[in-house]
Amino acid sequence: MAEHDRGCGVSRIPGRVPTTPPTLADVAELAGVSRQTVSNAVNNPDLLRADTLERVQEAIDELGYSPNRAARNLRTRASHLIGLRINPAQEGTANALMDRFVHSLVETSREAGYHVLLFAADHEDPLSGYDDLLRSTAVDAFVITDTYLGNPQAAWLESRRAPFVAFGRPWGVDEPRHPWVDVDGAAGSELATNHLLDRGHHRIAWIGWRKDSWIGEDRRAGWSRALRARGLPTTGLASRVEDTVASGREASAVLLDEAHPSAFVCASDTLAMGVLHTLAERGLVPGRDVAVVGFDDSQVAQVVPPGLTSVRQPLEEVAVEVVKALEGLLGHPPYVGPGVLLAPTLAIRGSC
Amino acid sequence: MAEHDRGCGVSRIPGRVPTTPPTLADVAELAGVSRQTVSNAVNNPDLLRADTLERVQEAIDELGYSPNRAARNLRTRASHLIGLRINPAQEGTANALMDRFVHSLVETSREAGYHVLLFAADHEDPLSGYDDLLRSTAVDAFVITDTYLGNPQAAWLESRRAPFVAFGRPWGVDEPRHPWVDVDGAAGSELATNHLLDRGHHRIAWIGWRKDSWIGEDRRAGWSRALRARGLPTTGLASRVEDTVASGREASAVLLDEAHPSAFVCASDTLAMGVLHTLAERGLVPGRDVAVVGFDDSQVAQVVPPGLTSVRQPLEEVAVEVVKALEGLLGHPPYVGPGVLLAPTLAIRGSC
DNA sequence: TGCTGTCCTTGGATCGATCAAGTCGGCATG
DNA sequence: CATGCCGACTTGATCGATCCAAGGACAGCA
Repeated sequence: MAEHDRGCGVSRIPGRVPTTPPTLADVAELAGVSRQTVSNAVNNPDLLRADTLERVQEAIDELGYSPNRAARNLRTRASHLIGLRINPAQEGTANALMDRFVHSLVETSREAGYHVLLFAADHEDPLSGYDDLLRSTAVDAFVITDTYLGNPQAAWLESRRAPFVAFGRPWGVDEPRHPWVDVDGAAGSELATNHLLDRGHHRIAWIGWRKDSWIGEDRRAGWSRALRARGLPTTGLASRVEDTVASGREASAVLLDEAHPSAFVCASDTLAMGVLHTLAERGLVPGRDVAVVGFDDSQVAQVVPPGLTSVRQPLEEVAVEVVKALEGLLGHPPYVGPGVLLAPTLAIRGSC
Repeated sequence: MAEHDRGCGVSRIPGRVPTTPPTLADVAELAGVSRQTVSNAVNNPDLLRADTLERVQEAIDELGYSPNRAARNLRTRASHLIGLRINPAQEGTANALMDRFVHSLVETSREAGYHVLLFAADHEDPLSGYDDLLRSTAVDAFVITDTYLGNPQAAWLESRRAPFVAFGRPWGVDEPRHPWVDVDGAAGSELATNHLLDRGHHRIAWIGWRKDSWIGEDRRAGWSRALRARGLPTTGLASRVEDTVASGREASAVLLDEAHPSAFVCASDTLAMGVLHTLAERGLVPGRDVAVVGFDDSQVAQVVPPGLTSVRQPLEEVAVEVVKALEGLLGHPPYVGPGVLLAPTLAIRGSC
């Protein structure tokens, strides 16, 4: 015999540092069963008789056994890792969306037995990171988060038949073959606009993103829909700019001078902060003199005085749906469900 | 022969979906060399003659070969993954420190050939996540980030002889046996206080954390050191509270009434935002009537009107040092260097 | 001719788990 | 009584890269 004479085991010799973690074979020997039976005890407990299962379980506990991931991955051709690319940090914006989403995703995927692997975007070739991880079978699937402007990753991953789920609709694509989860941006700004209308505002301005941004146009549609539903005009009340504080500041200054709105709805908290800058410069008090609503419910919105009302994306739900879609995608047989569109809520604070 | 008749290769049959990724043996066959030589080409290129290396490289490129991670991990007993636990998101604070750090860490560790694996803290047992990953040999090392209040993870990981690097000093420990990287908090608030002193302020208040926070006391020491260096008193000018916006608001209100400071230095941006709340309520303008300095240079500090001056931690450098320490730790033989203390800078904005 | 060293090949064994096929006793069925 | 089937478990092969030991081919040098 003497298959293993290397003194394995964590708790065999108390006080001594383990040389090697215990293996399945060690557990099998201790429990007096075969390796396969231990494997089944871990992965298909219902195949064992109750008393055998208990005996194996005791051996597992005694040795502190935990299956070696590399070995399992090699055999099953799966890593139980999900790749998530994080984009270069954008300083000077209120964009903390990812942070909350990453948290939710990590926690949700843990419950499904997955871990999240982060990787950075290569500056020259945005696809190299994906390619690398895919070919070396380091991850089972990807979650992609930036689907604005007809994201190249999605098309590329599709052509490679790489499993992935998108947080964000495949804008401009007729028949997406991949699962996606998104939040209804139009519903969000409609919610915000209606809230302002209910509080008596009539002239509500919009500050959004450039016209080539699908997301921006979607959010804008909610604003105009709400106004038109009450027979109110929208002309002259909208501005489309870059997503920076400075742009929001300038746009709001111009709108205040030319269109005299009593409230602003913005496509992002970053733009809304720009509005707050203009108000501060003019000695106007947000919420009293002019109402402001942002989008994304960032930390900034939560802590800035007097509190910025903001459309909140249900990122916890998004994560749940993303993981569900991943499980479908990686199941046998793979299942691709329809896209999921979730409704945002409104976090109401002092700015309106 | 017919060792492999499964039709491997990505680009062998253009247009067809690859069944299995190419293996080392496939590359060897195509290049007309042995497996060992291909392995050497990948891992020890200097062992090969230049022309052979080139031939192998061509074969690798043609097949799109990338070593199977699981197989490599199994054999070498290393995963090239670094575990990073992310803490539950704190809403309502300006705490975006982690976000920036994670970015830096991911990018830096990629250059060193590592990826970052995220995992969540179990709510009941904060150590279970570590234990799990460690025993299943899923990660090579950990980076731990919260060393306040004599962190239990550090002691636990040390006792398990698990390799890890701490972002944060091992407060209250005489001889740490693990590498650490930290930012000099006292130097940060001293920098902030001196900046205010140079601008003519004499009565500078401090709002910090509870006394049992090592980090809080460290940062506070910089403030008192700066004042004492100019012979100015500190009594009655300091307040120690929880790290919330509400606490900062209350503390600043009390201090304004009782001690009449012309400036505030805070242990965090969250507390500084509390001060801004108080100022807004009283119609005071930050930067003109009262100066405020925060700590961490969060997104909030960057976008709030009129801009919050804040102590900025050099997180990019921290990440570089952390990865350096990791490489030492995982090298042969392992090398544990001394702790690294980095100096923060001051991001000056409109609030002072 | 013999010796040394470089560069590469050969044929294994190995890491630790899982898969596919097979063994064995017991029970039911025709 | 032979046959088939089922549950519970065992056995040998396998995933793909790396490590190891031994050895062959060839060039340069003495």
